[in-house]
Amino acid sequence: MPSDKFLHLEDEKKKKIIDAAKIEFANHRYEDASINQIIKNIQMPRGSFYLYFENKQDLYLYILKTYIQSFKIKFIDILNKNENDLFQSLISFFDYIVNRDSDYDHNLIRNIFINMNSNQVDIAIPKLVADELDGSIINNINITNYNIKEEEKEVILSIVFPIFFHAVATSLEHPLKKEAIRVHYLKQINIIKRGLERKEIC
Amino acid sequence: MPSDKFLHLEDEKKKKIIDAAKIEFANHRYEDASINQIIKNIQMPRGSFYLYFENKQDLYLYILKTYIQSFKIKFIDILNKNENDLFQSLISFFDYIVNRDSDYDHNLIRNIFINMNSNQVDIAIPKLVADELDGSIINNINITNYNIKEEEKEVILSIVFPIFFHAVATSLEHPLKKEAIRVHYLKQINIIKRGLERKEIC
DNA sequence: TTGACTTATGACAACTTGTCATTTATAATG
DNA sequence: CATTATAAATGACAAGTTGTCATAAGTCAA
Repeated sequence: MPSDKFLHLEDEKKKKIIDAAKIEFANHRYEDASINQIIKNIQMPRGSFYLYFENKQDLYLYILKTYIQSFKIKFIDILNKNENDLFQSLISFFDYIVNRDSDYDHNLIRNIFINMNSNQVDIAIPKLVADELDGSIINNINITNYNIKEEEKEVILSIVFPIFFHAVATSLEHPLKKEAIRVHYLKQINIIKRGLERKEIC
Repeated sequence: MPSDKFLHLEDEKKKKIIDAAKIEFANHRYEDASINQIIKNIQMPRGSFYLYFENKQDLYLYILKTYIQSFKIKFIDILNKNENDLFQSLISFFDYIVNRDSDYDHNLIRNIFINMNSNQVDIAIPKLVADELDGSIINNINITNYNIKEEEKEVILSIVFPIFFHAVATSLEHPLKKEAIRVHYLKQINIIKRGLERKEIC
């Protein structure tokens, strides 16, 4: 977490720092992003950075948090538009993320997904993602069409979310293979879905 | 790939280099492993290292390759001992890896699994793992008890292997949570298994 | 022995990150 | 207002990192 000194900074100054950081993280994957570069770009003294943040991870997770929150909201929105069906929503969500137009933060979002399975980051991510994602998402999943117990929802999410993240990351990283990746992703989701569908047994 | 200059080195010298590298990779996760440290430990000139290897990844993947190969052999062995049932074998394999006694290369193997989802490495791993693992493993999987088409085997593996790797990595990283991680892993495997089992439908 | 070619070397440039003594600004108090 | 105490800001520094390349040392055939 950023220090209170950072949080109490005037908004303009905070924005300047975060914007510079976003640019760096948009142009470099996590491992290659450089604090040096960020502070150089906005002529911020080295000491000040370490007054506000513990290190690169501290800064990155602070930025990541806001994106995770907005992804969560969007995913719940998609769930609700798809009768709260997890599997259909995972496909819609994939298409939504992968086909976003090149917004100003397109590259940042691409790298956020690519960074998802980075050792440096994933120490802290599970906690962050778990807190931000699962709670309200679990409650928005309708399992009446499936052979799933309520307490198994969490396990299902732990299976499908990594698949989702991986598919999005590779798709954003290799846009030319977009279609093939989507086809494979659909196969993965459908195999899990098919297996869990209620079947009439006599 | 290491250069021919390395491969043509006398065995003793090769071993010295690789042993030093193994020690470094055993004591540090990939990102923190230092070429500097390796060459310092065996008093190898900096220039020589770059004569033999392109960089850290080149060295790491060379070492990784041999371990992947032996894991593959072990897994096929386990498959054969479990009537070629994928799901039962995944559980046995998990237990085998996680409960290995502290061999001389215990720490290296732990880090290999932890490194599995490291961005720096995973660029090259999919190819390596795909080549080394899938081919002969797919042929050793018996799906007659499951509602799975032959061509779906690959998709199933792309679902279960990441789950397996993740479970092993966290288990080796947090031995104290070993039991809880195993329980969760079993739930994941069983949900997928259960979903794919043949059911008599009238 | 000489020249041609290969391999080996380590000093160097160009980067990292995190710290900490010192300076500067702000607030409080007599 | 002047003085003191407290908090924040600064940038030079130490201690690392990686990859290169001019030069040195072998090797081997002519």
